Amino acid sequence: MQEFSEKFIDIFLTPIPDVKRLAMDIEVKVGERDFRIPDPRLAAQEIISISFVASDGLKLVYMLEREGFNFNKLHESFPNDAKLYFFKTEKELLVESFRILWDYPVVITFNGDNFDLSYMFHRAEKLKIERDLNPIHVKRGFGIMSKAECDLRKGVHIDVFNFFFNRSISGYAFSGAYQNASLNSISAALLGEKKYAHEEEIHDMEYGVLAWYNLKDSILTLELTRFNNSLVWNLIILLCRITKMPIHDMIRRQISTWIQNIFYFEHRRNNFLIPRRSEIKNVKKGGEISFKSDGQKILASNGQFTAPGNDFDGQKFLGAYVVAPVAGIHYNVVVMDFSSLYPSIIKEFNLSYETVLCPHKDDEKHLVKGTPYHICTHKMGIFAYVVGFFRDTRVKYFKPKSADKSLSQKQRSYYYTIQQALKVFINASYGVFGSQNFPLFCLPVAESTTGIGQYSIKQTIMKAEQLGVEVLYGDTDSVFLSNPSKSQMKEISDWSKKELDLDLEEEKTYQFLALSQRKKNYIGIYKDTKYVDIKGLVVKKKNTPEFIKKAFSQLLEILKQITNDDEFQLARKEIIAIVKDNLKKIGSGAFALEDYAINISLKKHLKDYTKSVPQHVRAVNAFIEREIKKAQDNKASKNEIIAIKNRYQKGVVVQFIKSKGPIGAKVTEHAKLQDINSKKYRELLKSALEQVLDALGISFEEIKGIKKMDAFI
DNA sequence: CTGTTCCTGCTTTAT
DNA sequence: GTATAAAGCAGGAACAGA
Repeated sequence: MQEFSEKFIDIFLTPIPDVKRLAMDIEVKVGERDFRIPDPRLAAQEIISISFVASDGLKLVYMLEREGFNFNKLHESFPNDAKLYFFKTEKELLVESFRILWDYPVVITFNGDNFDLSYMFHRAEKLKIERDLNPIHVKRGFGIMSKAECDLRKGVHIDVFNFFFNRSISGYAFSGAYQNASLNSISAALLGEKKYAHEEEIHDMEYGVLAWYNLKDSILTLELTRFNNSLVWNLIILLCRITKMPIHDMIRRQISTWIQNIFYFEHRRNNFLIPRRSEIKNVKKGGEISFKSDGQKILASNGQFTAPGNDFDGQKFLGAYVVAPVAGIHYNVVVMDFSSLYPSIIKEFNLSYETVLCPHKDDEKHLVKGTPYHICTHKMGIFAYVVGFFRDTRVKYFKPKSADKSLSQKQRSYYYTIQQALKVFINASYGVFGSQNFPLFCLPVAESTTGIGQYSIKQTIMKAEQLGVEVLYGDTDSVFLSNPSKSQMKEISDWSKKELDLDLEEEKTYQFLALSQRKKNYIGIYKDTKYVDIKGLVVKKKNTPEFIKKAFSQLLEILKQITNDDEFQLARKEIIAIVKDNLKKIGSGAFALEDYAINISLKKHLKDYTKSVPQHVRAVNAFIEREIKKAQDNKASKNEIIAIKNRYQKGVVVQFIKSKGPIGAKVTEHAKLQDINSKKYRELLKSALEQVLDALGISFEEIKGIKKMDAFI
């Protein structure tokens, strides 16, 4: 590990050059009544405007002169230092744009792979612009739906959409700050700025308005690589150095490829042979934790069968342990957790494909706690020291540096970037090691990671109970302790370090915690800030109708006031009144249609719903049928019909309401308030609120006025 | 034939 | 194309009872 650290540390400490770069964006004329994104391979319509913004100060819009438009004035927001040029022909506009692209070493776009650069390339072909003048090279993968990648013949093309869309980047580096990877929502979240909000259609815009709209997109795109002392640019360069990949590839590949590359490089650096997937599989069978000896049924180490629906076909393995919650309301609950549990286990227990079930005879008799496997004591494993190095340098060096007040703001933010880059790898490592598709996948490694995790949390629960502390709940790496004293917490923490080799620390304290008997479901209210943690409840899911969320937030306001049982008894009546009131409101006109809307995304292509057709898919099918009929009656073109059919692709969110009638669902766009199925919605509200009322010990019968059972006796 | 229970598919969240 | 655990709704098969 020492040797590796010395070799590796330079990539963090070598300053990152701030390279000159150009952002660009194009606008295309789209036909009347046609709101589809133009197909870049056909490049059928004119490019009417192209904007450029560069780190050297360039701000430029190239605009095509069109019939019926006259230049009046610039938009009031159009910057003083920006220039606007007009071109008589589209060909000239493109050739001059290409001249700029040749000039910059790095070109930034937002979605340039799938649109801007691809469109420009094909449009240039169509206009018979000489290939030698065209700086763009379009690489296309195989298959119809495969994504294009656009290269520059001289220079590097960074399509930042690809970067921000990457789940590891959005999740770990930006902690889910933006909801969807559109230029507008990313800019809003990271820059606090939005795109120019236009009223008219692009092809109707005055030159001045179009120029500003077009320029603003390039300004935002460049700014995304420059804000916060070039955080994103620095992150890109750091990730390239860590993964040993060129910018073009790193930006466009997923985390699994990055991690694969790190480990392939490390093998080659050491002159190790890289094993085949099958070679690892043959030597390290595994599967002992998740399968009984008869190879049929799945039995967890806690002696219980895993939840139905989780099939163990293929090479799945047993995961984390979740403590059965103590239902009811609790006060002063301290949550302790293991900091980055899985990476710590990988490092501390020396887990790696070559060290788990190693061939040394003397290691065989020492099975590691929580696993049926032995682990090498002679050599450190490659997974263990790489993950260990990332974890240790982040926690012990870069994280403290990023908070060091004696350093300049600029230095601190640089260290912060490094620390975030490391976080990406640390958090993703376990997931990648557990993936069948990872070329160095080794089942016993994945099983050991989670197995040691299960052992650790279970031992911790036992230890707490020995000390007389009640454990109310826990999930994977955390324990919820009922009113522990400082000394009890310290004793548990010290014990963990000594016996488990893992850091167990106090995370947060809830003044109020409501648990139902459901796992992964609770409401906790923080001691001082009164901040509310809501986990897993139906009201939190994005497919829950708004009116239920509204009713729930009313309940929440009352819960925030509760710190002890007396206050709770008083709150009880108010809660019951709120629920009653909301039940009455359904179908009475008190809520708007949008309040009833349910959002569910299509996880597959429409035609792939063969085994069963869920409600939202039926709603979509009915919608498409009705729209096509309407279009045909209006003698619509073939393209318009295709547009209707293409509207609901895989990944699109369907908004619908529960309706009366055989289909039971209607896309909101076609629905009216009378279509609402009130009965279904009352059931929905009931089950959503029951999750909370359960924990509060209030039954739904009580609310409906039917008193408890003993009232009848 | 009718109502209930159980299982599967699907989507979404927790960690 | 980073993992498993778990919740909850909808739909339909299996089952029980008339």
